[in-house]
Amino acid sequence: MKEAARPSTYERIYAVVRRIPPGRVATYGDVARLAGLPRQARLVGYALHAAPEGARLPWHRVVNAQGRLSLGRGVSGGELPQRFRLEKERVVFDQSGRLSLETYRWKRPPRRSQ
DNA sequence: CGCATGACCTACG
DNA sequence: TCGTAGGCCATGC
Repeated sequence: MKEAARPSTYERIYAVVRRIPPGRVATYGDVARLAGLPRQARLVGYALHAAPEGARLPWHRVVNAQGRLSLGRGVSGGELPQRFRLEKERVVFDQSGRLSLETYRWKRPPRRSQ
């Protein structure tokens, strides 16, 4: 498994994740693009994996391009914690365990306004 | 510098 | 809907 890396690249990713407002989500690909790292979706996942729990990162607002949660691959606790947090922000999941990206996908603010 | 790994993405059947 | 295959590139050894 991979270990933590230098913060330079991760800080960009964390900065984007922190900008995701409650009740909204962004895909890994979106975060990567907004962080100035197009096509680096995997790095986003990697960065969040390495992110400390005390980083105030709303990592639960980052989902995959299918509108599903991606933690179930070996992370203890699986996707349930993430889903629960999103539900507390009024995000609704369908029977397939997916959420509507069309509805919740975060659109970055027009510059100058945070 | 080369190799292996990864909370992913898209395409195809 | 599910599985497979190829690609992306930063990070660690």
